[in-house]
Amino acid sequence: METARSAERQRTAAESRRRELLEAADRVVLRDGPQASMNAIAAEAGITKPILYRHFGDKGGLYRALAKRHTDALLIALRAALDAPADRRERVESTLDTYLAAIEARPQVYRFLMHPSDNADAAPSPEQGFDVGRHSAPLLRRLGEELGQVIAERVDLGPDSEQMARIWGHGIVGMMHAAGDWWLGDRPCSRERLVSSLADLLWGRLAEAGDRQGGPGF
Amino acid sequence: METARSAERQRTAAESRRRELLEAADRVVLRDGPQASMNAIAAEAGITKPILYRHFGDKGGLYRALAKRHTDALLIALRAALDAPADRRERVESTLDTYLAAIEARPQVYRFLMHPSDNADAAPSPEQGFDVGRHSAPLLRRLGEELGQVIAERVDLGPDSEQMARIWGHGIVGMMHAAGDWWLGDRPCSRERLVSSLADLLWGRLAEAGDRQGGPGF
DNA sequence: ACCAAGTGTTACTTGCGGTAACCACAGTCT
DNA sequence: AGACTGTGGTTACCGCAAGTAACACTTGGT
Repeated sequence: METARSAERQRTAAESRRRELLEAADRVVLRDGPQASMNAIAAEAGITKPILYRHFGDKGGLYRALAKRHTDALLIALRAALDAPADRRERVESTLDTYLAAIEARPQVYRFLMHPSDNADAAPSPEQGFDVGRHSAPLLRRLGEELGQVIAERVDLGPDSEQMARIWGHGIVGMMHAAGDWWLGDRPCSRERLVSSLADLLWGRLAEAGDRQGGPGF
Repeated sequence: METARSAERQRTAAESRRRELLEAADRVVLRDGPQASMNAIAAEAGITKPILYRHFGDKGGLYRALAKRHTDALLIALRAALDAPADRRERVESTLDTYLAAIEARPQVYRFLMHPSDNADAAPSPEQGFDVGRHSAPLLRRLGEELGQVIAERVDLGPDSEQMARIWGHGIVGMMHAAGDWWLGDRPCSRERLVSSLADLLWGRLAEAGDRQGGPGF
């Protein structure tokens, strides 16, 4: 019996099927936003709901798989910017710009990635319901953790360096995200200007700037 | 005829009823999280769904009303920290600490406020579905706008000061939010330490810090 | 006494996540 | 050949939550 070969063949077939489904889901999410229904996704893929559930378990599973694809892609781009041969300021600006360009190019995808929606905690935990934290989108967490690691590796922050680097990683990512989200809505200025303003902020201009006329400044 | 008086009386009665409903909704959201059902909220208030809908239109309306209460409360606390008579660094730290203390004290509320969930856009806009931005929780936007205004009022940033202040406002709020969210989950350090690390970040320590051994640093 | 308006209810519709049961066809074993 | 098994597919259903329609009860003004 050729069970091993045929099993292998079937497995790769299933994987490519999975890719097709993800691409269909991608199209629908891009069109309908993050609240796209499973029915719509199934229809786009030319099949029906139960197949989706066979492949991804539940909606959270599909969304997690989808998010992972995009998050990975974005992370690769960001790492490239972070690793460029240039001085620190230039690299910070280039990283900010890479992120902002990405969300500018595909706002729907970005919007989907940031949507906490169904956190899909496997723990129903009927005790005291207080599961507290874990609200943020996984993308933010991943980016923050990643950046924290990069900072810890490369910047010397004295004692407790590693912890501070993590804090900064999450903080900087949050800054980038919130500013980008706001900018994407109102478009109050060019991308370059936003990038340089944020870099200025990180470069301590808030501390250096003088007070305005009257009263002690912020 | 006493129509004017009675109308007035009824109106205030309706308002106090509304407050009661909001308090009940508050309890339920605190207990069940942001996905609390309208049925549950109605039950907690001792009434049934249609009344809720009469008062708030739809779920988004109720949630918006609820969010406004908490956002206002938090904003008042933050403004107090922002207006304290102290130097800039102290005030920044105190503002960060106020925010973090608030989310630490009532994580469920905080979680609810940050949940975009149903953005409740009144515009179905079937044309080109691309409504783009507007993903973030209203709380973040409001805080960012507010802080930007405060910065613009009090700090002298040279030409284009106002625009940069807005950018910084949203950026700083995002930093605070993301770092706080992460910290709330993992609790890797004390609140004081988080506050001072974030303030250090804003004070330009990233620019000043030296590279680690080998290679150009981040 | 009667009308109007506001407060409340039950019972329904619609739509979505998720699942059970069933169908059809490949290849395999005897 | 013919029964056996597993895999990709479907229809039809359940449960549940948002939102609504239509109907009842009080209450104050005329």
